[in-house]
Amino acid sequence: MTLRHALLGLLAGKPASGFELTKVFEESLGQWAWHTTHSHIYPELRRLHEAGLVEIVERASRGRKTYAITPEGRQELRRWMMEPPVSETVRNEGALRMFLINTLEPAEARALLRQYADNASRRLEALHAQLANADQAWRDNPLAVGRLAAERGLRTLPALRDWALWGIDQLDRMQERFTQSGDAEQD
Amino acid sequence: MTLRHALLGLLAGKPASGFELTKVFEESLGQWAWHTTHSHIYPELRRLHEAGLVEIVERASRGRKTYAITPEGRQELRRWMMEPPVSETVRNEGALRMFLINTLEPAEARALLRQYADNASRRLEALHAQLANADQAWRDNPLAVGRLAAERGLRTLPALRDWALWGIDQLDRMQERFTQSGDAEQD
DNA sequence: GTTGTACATGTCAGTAAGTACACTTGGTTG
DNA sequence: CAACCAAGTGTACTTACTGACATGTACAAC
Repeated sequence: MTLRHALLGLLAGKPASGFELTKVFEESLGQWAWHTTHSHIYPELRRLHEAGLVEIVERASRGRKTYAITPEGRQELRRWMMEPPVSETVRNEGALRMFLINTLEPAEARALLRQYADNASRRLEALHAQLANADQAWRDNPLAVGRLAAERGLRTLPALRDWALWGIDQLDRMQERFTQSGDAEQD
Repeated sequence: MTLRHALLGLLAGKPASGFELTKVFEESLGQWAWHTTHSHIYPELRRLHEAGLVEIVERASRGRKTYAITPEGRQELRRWMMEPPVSETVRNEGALRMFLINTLEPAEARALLRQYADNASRRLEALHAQLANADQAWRDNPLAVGRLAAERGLRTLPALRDWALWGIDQLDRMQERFTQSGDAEQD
């Protein structure tokens, strides 16, 4: 049910074809918020059309269909957006691995954390680059498409990176203590 | 394939029954990392058993079976933990709504952000309480079960909360500018 | 004129997940 | 000793998602 609202949300911005929507998912939405592929998008658009939440406003060459949101669709989107209980079903593979990190040797755990830190850094850099390329008007409008989502990344990615670095540091300290006590015992 | 590794990871800590594993998911893992229910856990345990990744070490009353991880299971868990590409399929309903917040009126957007801020605050408080109840040894051991995951929450939740508050502030500023320019035009 | 490439839309089979239903057993309380 | 509840394990049905397969079109280059 979420994908259908993602599509409604994008179409609420402006009409688009399945192909264009696929691009949006590949280039921005899918990386930060909701991953999907064209093989979901097309059937879902058909269902949305059958349900009267979107309409076909243009048929172009190569079978291209441009969809637009209908008033009913807009209403349904708004209902979903304001729905109080933000789904609580977490499903975060990274967090899961962190939960289970005690099953690894310290050296392996360290390598894994290193991966996370690097990953967060890379994503943060990419986001900075994206922001640098965007124009001023977009940056200054908190309601612009994706602006708040971008800010979310700007704030959570450093936290994630620092957390991974903290973990590495903790492991190093443990290692040091272990080594020192080992030396002491040999004295 | 992730649930099965979550189960292996928990069993790597110590043997447990399906019922006990269900409790762990309900009380900690499911809230922070991977949500699931008993109706997935039992069939998956059976499959893990068939695959030789876990074994039944005790059969008690009420049909209770205690499972333990086998060496093959441990190997498979380790392989998965170190697997380089941390799944990139994001699926975050909250982030999605933020992406689509431009489809709402400013007042509605503000209410939604308020929800997010409150939610993050509540989760952060719960986490602090949990940490306060935990013993010193656990807090000081970065490799303890769930310790790194807890730290992750301690660091990302404030970022999320502050981000939502930032959004609210931005909306308020926009509102102010709008009101002022409205007044000016009436002069 | 054919060859390659980006555009554009779809289906299908298999697996994972969500939700509801269903059953037995052990211990406690009245 | 009956009634009830929590413990404990499971099935069944439906929807969502993944990845591979399939098909055709416009356009440009050679």
